Amino acid sequence: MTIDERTDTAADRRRVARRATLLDAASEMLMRGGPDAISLRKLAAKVGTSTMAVYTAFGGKEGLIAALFEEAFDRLAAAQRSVPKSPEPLLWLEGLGRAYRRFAIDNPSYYALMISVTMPVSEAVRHEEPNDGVPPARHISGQAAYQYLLDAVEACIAEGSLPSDVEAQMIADALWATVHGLCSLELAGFHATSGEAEAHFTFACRAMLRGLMTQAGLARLDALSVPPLRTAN
Amino acid sequence: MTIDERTDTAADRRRVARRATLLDAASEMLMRGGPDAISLRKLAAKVGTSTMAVYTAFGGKEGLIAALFEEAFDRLAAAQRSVPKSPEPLLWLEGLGRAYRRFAIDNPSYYALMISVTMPVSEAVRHEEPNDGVPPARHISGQAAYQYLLDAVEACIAEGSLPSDVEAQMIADALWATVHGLCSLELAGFHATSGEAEAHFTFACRAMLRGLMTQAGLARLDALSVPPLRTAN
DNA sequence: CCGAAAAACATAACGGTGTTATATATGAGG
DNA sequence: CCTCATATATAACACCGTTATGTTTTTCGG
Repeated sequence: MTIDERTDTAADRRRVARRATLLDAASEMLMRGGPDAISLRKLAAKVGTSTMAVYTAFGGKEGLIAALFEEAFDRLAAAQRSVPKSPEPLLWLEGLGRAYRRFAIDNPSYYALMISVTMPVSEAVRHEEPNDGVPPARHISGQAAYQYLLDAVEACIAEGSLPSDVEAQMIADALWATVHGLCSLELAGFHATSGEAEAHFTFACRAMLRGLMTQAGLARLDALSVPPLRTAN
Repeated sequence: MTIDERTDTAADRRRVARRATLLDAASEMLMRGGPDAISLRKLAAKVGTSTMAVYTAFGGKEGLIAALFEEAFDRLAAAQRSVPKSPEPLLWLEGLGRAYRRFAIDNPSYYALMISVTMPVSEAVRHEEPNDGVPPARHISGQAAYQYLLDAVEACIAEGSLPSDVEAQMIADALWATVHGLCSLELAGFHATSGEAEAHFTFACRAMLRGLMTQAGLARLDALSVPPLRTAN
């Protein structure tokens, strides 16, 4: 019942190929010169067609950037998936944070698209219904990247490192906000060097983790021989 | 030696008046319809002049948004200044965080401008020199809003609530990143209701503070009768 | 297999943007 | 009062996203 009931006819295959071609070119323009550097005319010229191709494939520029939006979340989810699921949930959590930062630093334009304040998830994704029973809640919980984080948090709760009397979502949100805030400030150029940014990143992440953890979790962290805090790295 | 050596001639006064008029109108357009809603033509029409006024006053649209950028930081600094300097530095810190969120929620367009990832401090403010002795560090330390936070952090260090063997800047950065990340996600619409967002905000802020504090600080916090953590609010 | 219906295309036009060139008006200083 | 620099207004330029209009291409049923 998804959008691709059967995608094997020659026409459909050529259609998705056109879509992919446009998306790739748009992605390059996005990464090269930022979101504002995407011009339908230049995009059409680059792939050797006219601007109408964008309209038939995505319905316009808004649809195209919505597709790039989904692509961004897919890439982030892929980055999260690639981090090994360590038997120690706390280390897994740390790996997720590092992977998140790596993605944000390596794909600043995509990251800017993901968490842009002006036209965020609102217009791009919530084309479901403006007025139905469920509240106008966002999709964040439905994102695969968030689900990975939630899984790690719940694993930590299960082993007693994180408190069980707090909703896992609240803990995950706190971690997400910290990691995102650090990446956002780093991308905004609020640090002198990349090394300084990384030092502040690990320091702040560990501080947040320390503030969230239970006594048992703190003890477990000490046992992991990883310096829990103080003077970063 | 500042930019206004003497601003008392009639001509100069009318010039700054024009600047203020344009800035006010641009601010309204910004708050009403977001950063992309600022059109030089509509702006000129609104104040009853031509687009050239923007060029003589700000050198173009980029200069105008740079001025709005400074205005944004000024407003944030004013919001921070208005929070009472409690004798308890920890409460002062909490007040600063709340004021920061209030500002971000009440002025989403200005806030978006401040921490936009694409064209952030880079182009707008660092018109100093791309190549001089000092590293390409950003101005963040020079911002008044950051200075207020730093003052509160140092006060907490002085009373022993925050560790003295870590640079105050690193602690301030961790707090800033957390608060900013929370506001950014809230503005992006990642929460169902404003109440949920606020609950997550206080929870995460207290968790970060708890993770940063010393044993003495934790004891002091307990003595303040304010629930330090758990189940928000 | 082929003709009719439909989808995708290229081209051009429309209204909009920021910026620049040019000419006019305005105001300050000698 | 006149000169001259500055600020403004008007119009043009080069773009942009979008839409209208034919034209080509593809699909599909007889």
